Amino acid sequence: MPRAGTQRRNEPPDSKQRLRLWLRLLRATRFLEGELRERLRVSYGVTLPRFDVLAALFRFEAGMTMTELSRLLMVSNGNVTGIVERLVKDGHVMRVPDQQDRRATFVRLTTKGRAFFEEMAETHEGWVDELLCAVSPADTDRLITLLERLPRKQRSA
Amino acid sequence: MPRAGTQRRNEPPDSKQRLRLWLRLLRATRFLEGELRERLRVSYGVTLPRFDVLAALFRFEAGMTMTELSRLLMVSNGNVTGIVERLVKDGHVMRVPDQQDRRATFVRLTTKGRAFFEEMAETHEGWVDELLCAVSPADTDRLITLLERLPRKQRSA
DNA sequence: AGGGAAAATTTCAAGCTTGAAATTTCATAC
DNA sequence: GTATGAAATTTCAAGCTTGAAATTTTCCCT
Repeated sequence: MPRAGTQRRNEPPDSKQRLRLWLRLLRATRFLEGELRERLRVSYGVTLPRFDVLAALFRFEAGMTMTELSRLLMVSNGNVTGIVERLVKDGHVMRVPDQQDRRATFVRLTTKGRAFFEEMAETHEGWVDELLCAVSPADTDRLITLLERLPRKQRSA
Repeated sequence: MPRAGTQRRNEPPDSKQRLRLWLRLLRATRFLEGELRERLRVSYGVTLPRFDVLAALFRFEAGMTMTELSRLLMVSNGNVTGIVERLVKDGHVMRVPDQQDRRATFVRLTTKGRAFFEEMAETHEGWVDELLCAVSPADTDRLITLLERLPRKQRSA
């Protein structure tokens, strides 16, 4: 990278470039999120937050506590309460009190909820594949590696 | 979850890997968004959506119409109405009717709004720089390039 | 054992977000 | 000119989201 003179000209300071990266990241995520939300709504009448909770519970068959859910999805605890409440009303999930710790509640998929998610899962994966088809498999791996370098949620202060 | 037998094992199909990429993207964005929201709230008492609108208007000095704002920020038109309304009440932006097209309204920063944004801008850039410091300048460029390959919002059907 | 800090959850107000419907204005075809 | 559709905006209900406060239970220190 040749750079003449005493002043930088063509290469913005790192912070400017990182700001650009953040804006790109935000735009890309917003676009994909909007697209997936719309398709889930039209095809299955489900919202994205509910789909996210169903997906998490599908992955953790034994069930998860409210706090685990909220940490995994990176949303507030009060938020999870509301979403789970609606999913319970829909008959897609159920609450199971933790016998060991009476403060905690497990949330699990019902049979109906499991079937519902399975019905959507493959289609959803296809949508993501389609939306990201411009990214080659090699670039996909590269992106994943680079994104893993970003900071994570601190577990505790 | 050991599974032996007739199934592929080491190379996930591309769609599975793209799904992983999407989840990484989502987690990274959620984390950064949450972090920036929190810091903006604590340090300046401003919400992220309002900051985003102020930033957009700072960049487009001549002002933007509601539709342009909503397209740039990738949020619904009704959404922008509410945020701008609150910003007007705060005295940070003003509406200017378009003389050529009486359907449209321009939104512009007020002097107060411009000063307010300028007060935050540098600090905000520093936060992003700090949060993304694990990504080297070279990787930043690579990520930007890769992210540019993702699909964009279609302008019209 | 008793007491205080910490953890899991819910509740709630305020704000954000969407999608759809309604309103006003513009553009264009006839 | 005028009707017809398209575009810019607002309105609104429903749902999402946060942050803070309140509640219940557990953990741990002495």
